[in-house]
Amino acid sequence: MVKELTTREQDYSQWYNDLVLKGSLADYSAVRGCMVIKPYGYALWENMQAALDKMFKDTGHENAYFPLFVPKSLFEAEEKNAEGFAKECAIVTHYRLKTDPNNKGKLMVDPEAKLEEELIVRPTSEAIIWNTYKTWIQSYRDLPILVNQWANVVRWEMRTRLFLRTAEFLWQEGHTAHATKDEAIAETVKMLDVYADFAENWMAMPVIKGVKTESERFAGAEDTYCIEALMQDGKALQAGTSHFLGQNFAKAFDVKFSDKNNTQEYVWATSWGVSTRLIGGLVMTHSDDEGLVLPPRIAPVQVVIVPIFKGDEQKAMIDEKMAVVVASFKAAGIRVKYDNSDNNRPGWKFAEYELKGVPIRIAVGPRDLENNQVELARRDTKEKTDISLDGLTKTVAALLLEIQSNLLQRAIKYRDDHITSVDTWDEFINVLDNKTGFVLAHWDGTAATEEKIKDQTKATIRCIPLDNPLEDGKCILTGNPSKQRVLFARAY
RNA sequence: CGGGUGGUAGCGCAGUCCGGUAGCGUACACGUCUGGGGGGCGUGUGGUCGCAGGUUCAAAUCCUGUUCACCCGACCA
Repeated sequence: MVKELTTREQDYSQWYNDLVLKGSLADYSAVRGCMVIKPYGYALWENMQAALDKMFKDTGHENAYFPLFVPKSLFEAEEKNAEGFAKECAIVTHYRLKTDPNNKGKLMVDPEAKLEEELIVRPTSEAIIWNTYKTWIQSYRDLPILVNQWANVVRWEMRTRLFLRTAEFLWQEGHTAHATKDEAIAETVKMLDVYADFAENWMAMPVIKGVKTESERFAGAEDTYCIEALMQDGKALQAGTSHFLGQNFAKAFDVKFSDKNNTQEYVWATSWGVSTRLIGGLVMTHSDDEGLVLPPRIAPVQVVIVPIFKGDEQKAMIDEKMAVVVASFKAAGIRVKYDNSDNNRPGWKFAEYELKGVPIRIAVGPRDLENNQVELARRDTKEKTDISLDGLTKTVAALLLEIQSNLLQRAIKYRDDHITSVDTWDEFINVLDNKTGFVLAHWDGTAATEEKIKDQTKATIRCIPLDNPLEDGKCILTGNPSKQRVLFARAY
């Protein structure tokens, strides 16, 4: 079967949906806004998880798990956080069903099984976690607490998109507690660096680190740091956030500790998270009209070997030769798939593995074996070359590294080519509409102006970049004085 | 959540206006010829038309409700 893909030019968002569905990453489900992550997509997520998890552990964090449900009274304790999420919460009100006397074979909610207190399905876990930390922390000796959890959360989004915005999604959320403000801020920045490191060196997705403006800040945070990536259609994607929560949650949940002088102090907090949304970002950073393009470091299959044979005899001969190659690849830590299935012919397999974004394809037939070589094709550039069987493992290992690096360089170039500094409103509009991408422009620092710009252009301030140079200028909208440019874009 | 469009075989679609009990391509099974970019020929299998109700002698088709998806908008860390 020919799997027709919409091209990016035809309809970028349809192209995205096609890739996710036909690339076997995910499927729709019978539940509004919730998707099924298929084995191939989940394998990708597992590779991402494994890399991140190691990075968290290497920076001193431990994993734990907290409940899915948050009692309403706890949820509302930190006012701003509660208010920020209130409109998108799923709520459990009952704990039992019963057979419907008026509707044979159907069930109904048992009105007698109403909960005393509603349970909120977590949209994020600060509340339940800080209510727990209260009991863990007595002394400065109990600090810091450096905990991460891998979990699902639910946010009742009005409009959902596979991976980018689903009602239920998988993520990790780190929640740390510290004795001092400085230490908490350092933690916030450290984890932002971990995210940026992961995005660039594993996903080959370059990001800009920055701080959110007040109106874009996480509900309940003092400061929200973020990494912002740029997609191929010129729209920005918030790829991860790290929040300095100040003492807001400590005060809301009364979490105090005795310092060295036996004085009671409120604890300082951070939280940080990345989600399966990263997979959406990955798709929209590298993939093309032929399908997914996955970076080798996280690709579920790094190399696929397609034997080309006529009849069982040839197949057996190639199988035997390739068994050695596969073993050698595996010994070198290369994730390899040998596809000698006879259901589909080579051309079909080529197309299929391109759709799935496998970084390297090796084709091998009798002709190649006579010459002691194989045909090697790379997904990122579509180049095909004949390579000697001698030293093939080394060649492939090196090529995987090169593809990883090439994808990053390509994405960096695209991103850098799409950061434009503008000084006037007309230029601003022009770039957003035609060139697209990030726009660096002066802003007077007020939420009102930010809001007006958003209303008129749909562009938001993605962040104030961390390494931003100070520079006097005039706000593109109001002309009021500004001390630095901020990063605007239309965003997902 | 408001407006629009769609849901018929695993996938992509026709049939719906003008009710009469479902068809095409592909996939799948078997056979055969094939095999270096999504194979050819032949023979078959598979659905009761998203779900629930209603009208009718008769419903994929008409009516009501509902659900899932997509698009626009509002909303969204």
